[in-house]
Amino acid sequence: MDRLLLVEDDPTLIRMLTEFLATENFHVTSVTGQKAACEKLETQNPDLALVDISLADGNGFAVCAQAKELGVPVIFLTASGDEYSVVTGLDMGADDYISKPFRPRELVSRIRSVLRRAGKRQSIICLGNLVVDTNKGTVARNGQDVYLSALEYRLLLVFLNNRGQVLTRDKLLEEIWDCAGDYVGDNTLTVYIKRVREKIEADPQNPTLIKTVRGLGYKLEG
Amino acid sequence: MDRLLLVEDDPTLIRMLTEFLATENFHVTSVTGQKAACEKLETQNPDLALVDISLADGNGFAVCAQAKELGVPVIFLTASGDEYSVVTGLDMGADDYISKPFRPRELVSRIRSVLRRAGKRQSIICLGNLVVDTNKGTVARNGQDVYLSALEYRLLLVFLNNRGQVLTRDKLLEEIWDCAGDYVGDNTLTVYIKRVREKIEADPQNPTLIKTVRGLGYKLEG
DNA sequence: TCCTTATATTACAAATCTGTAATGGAATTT
DNA sequence: AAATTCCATTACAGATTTGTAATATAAGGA
Repeated sequence: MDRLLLVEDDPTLIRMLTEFLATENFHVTSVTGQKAACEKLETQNPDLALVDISLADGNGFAVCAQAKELGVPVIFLTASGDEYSVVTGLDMGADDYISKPFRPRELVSRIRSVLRRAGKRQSIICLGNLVVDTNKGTVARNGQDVYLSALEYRLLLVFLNNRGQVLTRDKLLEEIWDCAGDYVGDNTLTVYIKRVREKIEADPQNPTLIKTVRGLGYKLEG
Repeated sequence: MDRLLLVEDDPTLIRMLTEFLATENFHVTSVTGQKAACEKLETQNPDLALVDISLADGNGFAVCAQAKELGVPVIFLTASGDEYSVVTGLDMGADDYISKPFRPRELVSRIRSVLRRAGKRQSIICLGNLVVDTNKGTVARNGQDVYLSALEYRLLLVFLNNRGQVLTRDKLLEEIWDCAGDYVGDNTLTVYIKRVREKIEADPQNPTLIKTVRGLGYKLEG
């Protein structure tokens, strides 16, 4: 889940945003004032900071500078029509800004967009000593990169997205080979299981990750 | 379409909910009684379970425990003002609860919210008529699946994660070919750009997605 | 314009991926 | 134990991917 730092003075707005953003699957920490903001930036290392430009003690620009220093993307919240702030804000390296009053949905879409650009989407899946980065499409074992073919990678993703569940052979065949629509033999899956095991298991003969569930299918230990 | 398992004794409520939720594009399977519920949870693997706390044989908590075991999110339906149930329900790991009588619309919004939270990480990236699902590792154009090789896919991801930014050839080479550590010729990238364009662009000769920025590199429009 | 440089295109072997068939082995049933 | 069923392993040919070299085209500077 993405963690946001909200730097804002208005208590009403804080409550509203915190609640709304929670429903959108963000975790919001809020602080009032520049000093507290800079501290939280360091200690919490949020994925993104929402900064009101007009803070009581000093202004939001200092917070923005600090955030940039730490590599945290920033969206400014500005009073409506405050042209000067907008320009300077973007000059400061803010990633986006939004003028009050704004529609919450628009804010969310801007947040998502900035997070996407910043490449901060939570996309790393760990499994034992295996690390899958769906954002890069890479798999590593013990820090060593492992090359999976396109289909092997997709097979692994199906398991990762259904961790702990038994997946039938039919289900797996459907997930990987259905797009093409053409039928592939039953054994093809078995062979692919073996190939993936070969690449990700410590001891492919005694798999600890992709387990066989006789008579049902396979499951990824989770 | 999301599949819901409704665990409820009251036939009237079952009928009403099933019908209403169908109009909201959910597929509802309903069962009566704890034992049947636990069985269905295993066999159907629903996306979410709606569980009435006051079941005839035993109570809904057992069902909740089982659901959690299987990783299925749960919303409790409680008799109004049953404070005790609410607390215990959330302690049990229920994802939400709603007190009877409730407005169907509210239920739907809670269902959506829980599905989102439990969810399936936000993993769909849209770009014009291109849809990339990093959760499945698939790419589609105009609804048609497009097959990208492992490296082509990773090249596309690098662009998607740096949308709108110019990426130098060096940067791209590093991102895709660095893991292996071995040097690949400069032209290799050029060829891969062409290959990806061939698969995702409407007119590969006049690319609108992956643009050439002469002297600097390439950038993905966005 | 001519020259230079940057990118695009094409073609081609080597490596790898992909699907299947044949064989082997383990677990379960009769 | 024998038969059966389900899964694992191996080997292999055809398809695709992968990297490179050779050539063509486009853009910018002299």
